[in-house]
Amino acid sequence: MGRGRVELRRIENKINRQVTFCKRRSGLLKKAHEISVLCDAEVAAIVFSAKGKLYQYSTDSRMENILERFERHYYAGKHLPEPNFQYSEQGTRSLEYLKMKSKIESLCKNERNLMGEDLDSLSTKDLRVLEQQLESGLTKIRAQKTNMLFDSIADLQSKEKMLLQQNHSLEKKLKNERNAAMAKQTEMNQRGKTKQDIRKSEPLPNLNVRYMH
Amino acid sequence: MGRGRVELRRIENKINRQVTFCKRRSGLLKKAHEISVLCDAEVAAIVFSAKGKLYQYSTDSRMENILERFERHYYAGKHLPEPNFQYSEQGTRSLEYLKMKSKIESLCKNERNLMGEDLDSLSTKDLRVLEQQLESGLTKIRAQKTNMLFDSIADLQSKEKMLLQQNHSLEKKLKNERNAAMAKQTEMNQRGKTKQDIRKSEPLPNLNVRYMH
DNA sequence: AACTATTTATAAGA
DNA sequence: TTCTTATAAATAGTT
Repeated sequence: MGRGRVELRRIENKINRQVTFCKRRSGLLKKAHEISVLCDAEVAAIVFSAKGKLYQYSTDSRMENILERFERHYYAGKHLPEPNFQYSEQGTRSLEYLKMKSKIESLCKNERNLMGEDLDSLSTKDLRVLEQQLESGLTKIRAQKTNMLFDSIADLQSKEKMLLQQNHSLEKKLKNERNAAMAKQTEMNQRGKTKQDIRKSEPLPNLNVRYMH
Repeated sequence: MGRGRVELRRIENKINRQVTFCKRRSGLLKKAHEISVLCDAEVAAIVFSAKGKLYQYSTDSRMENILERFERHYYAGKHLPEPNFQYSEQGTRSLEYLKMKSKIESLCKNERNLMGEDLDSLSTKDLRVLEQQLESGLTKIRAQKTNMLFDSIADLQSKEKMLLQQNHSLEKKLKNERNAAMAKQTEMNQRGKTKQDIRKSEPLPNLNVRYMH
């Protein structure tokens, strides 16, 4: 749909791929919505970009319900239950559940603490430890940020270099062609034509190069 | 797309609705496949017809993986699953399980990130956010530490004051008793006893207060 | 992000 | 459902 056929294979050009992804993603989610409304269907669409970003559509924004309904159909009779839930015993399962729940709780508490919330339950020693963790984390994160910035600078510099080289070679070509033209003109003059035929050569165009943003 | 505009509302004619559903469903799944291949994306599409029939597409037919990945993103930081294990239904239970598992995973990842680990998957924007979180956490934690130190200082100071008062009153009592004893001695001396019975009083104990560590 | 030439999707009809 | 066809939509390449 557009200027030229598109083969059904990965788009190699990164920029094109990104742009096409953006367009088609919105198209897909739109169509999902349309069939949902027009045909009274329940639809869920989930898209992860190559970079891992999540986009989704779900009828009436009830993604959870739809996925649950899906699981009901999908797992109906066929697949093994989740490997960790193969215990037939109810008690084991609820133990498993309790473990996970407490793990989640402790992780949440730790996360809150790292964000500086919920600190009243902590001793000064806990606080010292927390402070050190945060400081070291901050250091590492800043280092990573700096690295990434340096990388992109190096990237831009190499691009700059490449473009400059290109410009030089283009300038050279241009010069050569002008010289050739000039020589021809001179030759014609020497063959005895009047001087009226000699036209002034156009001024050189401006060759300044601007970097792309 | 076709002969005449289509309003985005339920198609009332049952036959038309059914036909349109069939066509658009295949169109939707086709597009899902296309974006998946062209743009290197991971896609899942789930469609329930009005009658409850299930149709689906998923990149590389790995629906379970995609849903799991989705849950990781979707429940990250948001809803804790309700402790609902009373459903006898398999799909529901495994969904609960997936929810908890993905929640744990996302919490762990976040924790690692906050500690400055596992940063390669993050964009510069993510890093900025993380840095700000850490800075604000650090600020709060330091404030809390300072508060606690001030509190314990105030505590110790009030203890010091109390002890000093106690000491004063004890000194006073001691003085009084000595005076009383002295008076008695004097009286006894006056009644003709020897001076040998008067003993030297012990020196006062050191009343300096040291802070606790 | 906006434009537009084309390709696709699809509504209606058979 | 399936085929055909006229037409609306989507979108690839470009600016």
